[in-house]
Amino acid sequence: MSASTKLYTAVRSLVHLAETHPVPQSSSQISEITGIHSSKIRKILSFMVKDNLVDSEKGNSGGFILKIPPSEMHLQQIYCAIEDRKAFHLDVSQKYIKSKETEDFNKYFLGLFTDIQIQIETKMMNITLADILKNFNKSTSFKKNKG
Amino acid sequence: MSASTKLYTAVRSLVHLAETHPVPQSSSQISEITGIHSSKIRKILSFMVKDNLVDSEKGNSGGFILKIPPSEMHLQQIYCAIEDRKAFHLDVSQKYIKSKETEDFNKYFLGLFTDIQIQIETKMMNITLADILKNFNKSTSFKKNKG
DNA sequence: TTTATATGTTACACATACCGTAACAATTAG
DNA sequence: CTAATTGTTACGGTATGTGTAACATATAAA
Repeated sequence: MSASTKLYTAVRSLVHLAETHPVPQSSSQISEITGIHSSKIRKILSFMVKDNLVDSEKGNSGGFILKIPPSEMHLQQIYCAIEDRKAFHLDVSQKYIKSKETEDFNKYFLGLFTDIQIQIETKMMNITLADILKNFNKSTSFKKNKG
Repeated sequence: MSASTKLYTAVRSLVHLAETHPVPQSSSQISEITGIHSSKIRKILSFMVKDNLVDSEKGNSGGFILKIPPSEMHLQQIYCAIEDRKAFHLDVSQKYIKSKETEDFNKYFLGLFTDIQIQIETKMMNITLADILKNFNKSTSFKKNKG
């Protein structure tokens, strides 16, 4: 599905931001490192900016900067910032409802999918950007108290 | 995602088959009850036939019949029968690999997505068609020893 | 003020997938 | 031979994803 591609772009970019913190990284620079098209990077990171996970600055020496430390940035936050629709989402529109039985079934099925979705996001909540960095033996220069 | 609609059609049809077992149910009959188009039902159930979850018989009094008892039919089996692509699938093609770092990152990300996918399917493995029937206080006349 | 650079958004072309439906060949029972 | 059913193919319409380009807006620096 597409959430995976977006999540890939987001996390890959964030890894680079963590490594180079606090020097602002332009979409071109991130593109250079990751091989992902700069326009796509801007598109994805703009969602992160809106959700206050990343700061952005326009102009000559601008770019993107992490706004919260990697140890506090969970995969689930990233996922929710870029995805409006959930992975396990069911649009049971009204047109199919012909009987009480079908209505009950729809209700149960929606609940089931919600359960699965919650489980996915719970797992994501237990993974931080710092965990991912650690996996590569990469470090971040992010400090909680800016300076 | 799309799996939800297919899965919905599949499970809704199987519920009906369980309720009416062992009388073969035609796609028209299932459509009558569920409100889902008969052609769609045939399309989805044909996958189940291929995976030996359901039997089908052509001809005058033919239709679809459950092949294994509801207590042994897991949601995961149904899901796998109708879905080739996984919910959390990432096609990290080779074109993006510009550095060893990216290659390592891709490998890690694939592993991560596999973990999530496994967790989804594990949850589905713990839900049987019998569980779903029970939720509606519906019973099935399926008997292990055919007769 | 001017210039260079960057974000953020929009748009476009192409491909893929899905949805609802129809049509039909193959098969089977009576 | 006839009626009914599965299983497959096709088709038009819609939605979504992908890769890329273009441009308005904003900002820093000269």
